[in-house]
Amino acid sequence: MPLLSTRDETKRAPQQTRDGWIEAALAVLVEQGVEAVQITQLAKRLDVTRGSFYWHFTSREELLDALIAEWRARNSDVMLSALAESDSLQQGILDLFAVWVDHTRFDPELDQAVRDWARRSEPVRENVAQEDTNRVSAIAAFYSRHGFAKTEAFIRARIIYFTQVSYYALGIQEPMADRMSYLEAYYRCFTGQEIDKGVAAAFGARLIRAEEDVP
Amino acid sequence: MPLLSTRDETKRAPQQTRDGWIEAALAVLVEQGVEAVQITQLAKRLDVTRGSFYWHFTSREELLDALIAEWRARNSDVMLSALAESDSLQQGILDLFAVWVDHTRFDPELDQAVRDWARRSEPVRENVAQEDTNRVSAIAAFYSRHGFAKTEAFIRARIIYFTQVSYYALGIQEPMADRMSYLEAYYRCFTGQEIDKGVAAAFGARLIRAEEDVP
DNA sequence: CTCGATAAATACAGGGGTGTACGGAAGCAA
DNA sequence: TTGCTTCCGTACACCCCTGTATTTATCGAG
Repeated sequence: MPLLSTRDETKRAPQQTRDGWIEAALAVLVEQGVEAVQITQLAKRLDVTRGSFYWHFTSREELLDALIAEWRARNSDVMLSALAESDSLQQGILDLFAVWVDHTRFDPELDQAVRDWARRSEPVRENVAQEDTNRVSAIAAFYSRHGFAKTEAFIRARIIYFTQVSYYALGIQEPMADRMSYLEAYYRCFTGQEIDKGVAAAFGARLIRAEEDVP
Repeated sequence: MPLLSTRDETKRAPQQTRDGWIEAALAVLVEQGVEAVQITQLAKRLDVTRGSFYWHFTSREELLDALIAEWRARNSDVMLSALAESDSLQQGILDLFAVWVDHTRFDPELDQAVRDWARRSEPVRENVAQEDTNRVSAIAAFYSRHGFAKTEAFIRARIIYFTQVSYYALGIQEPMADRMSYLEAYYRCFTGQEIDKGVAAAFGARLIRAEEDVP
């Protein structure tokens, strides 16, 4: 069963684009890690042969470089812009939470996959380290703007960011309702201040509703 | 050059033990990840052939299982026992810091390597998840014992543990002196209380000296 | 309608990994 | 010495992945 089985129906010429390969590679990267990003596997997945790949790319490495570029394009600046516009401490923290929960704006699985990859690849590690530094700096600047001393702002930024990274790294799975029941405690630990009960309740209710709509 | 090159000197019979293979495998696991734990590579490293391996083990999987067992034997209970004996909040937190810094008691690299592995292996994931739960529970119980309400104790436990996990996961490298300059801020963020300046200074000085002695 | 470029299939060379089968050396006992 | 057991070397079968070279197939333009 050579080629008729898949593509005779309309005789459309379904070319495989370069982006098609990248999309598939991203999916595999997230699902199974870099080692699984193999030309043979991707070809199977896309239902073409490896010959196609070597027309669009010169080597596996070129693909891998493209993946890093994609990651930077997608996950950079999402957190940074969320913080930049916040006018109160409370609003900023909640905005940050919202970004981390809303997977249409921030892709934690891709982030985690790249982070895993970085542990075995020096150039990738440098990319990720730079990105992490940027994010922590942005959060620290945010804390500073809202009255925290320099060192404490930095440490609080680390703590809130590191906690979130581990949340994904350890694969914690909690119903949103449970997660929101911790909101007041999280806020207290992250800021040393109390959250407005009404605002917290509204925020929690909104996210819980959002979760029910999606999955 | 068959076998004379390495083992003719005294004609002692230097058998390769099962533990020898496990040791080598642990080293490779930490340095390069599970995928790199390959019989061929280990054999090269131990300067024997793969024939030896298949005498001591029935398969690669058996080796891998042995690695998990080793990890549990080594890294479990270290944190738990450190917390169990603490009589004050301050002493307990500092003991925890000390464990995390003292790599003779706790091996963060092995921990991280197993964690990486867990992301691609369901059985390993379950092992790690269970261990993480135990550790967080122990820290939460510790916070509870020192006056924190149940939810807040749990969240504070998560935060301090998750922060530490990310510290290794992101490969943060700081001179101990820098790290200790953050001690007061860390303590304040993790507990909401102020650390005793004298105790903090003594603790910091001790760890800085310890670092200078080792590397 | 033919030509040339594009897009992909095929085929092949090379390398590396796992298991298995078998054979041989060393140590020790009868 | 013979013979068994322990431990390891050698050789082979098999699988999978990369990269390259060599064909097709398709399509638009002249």
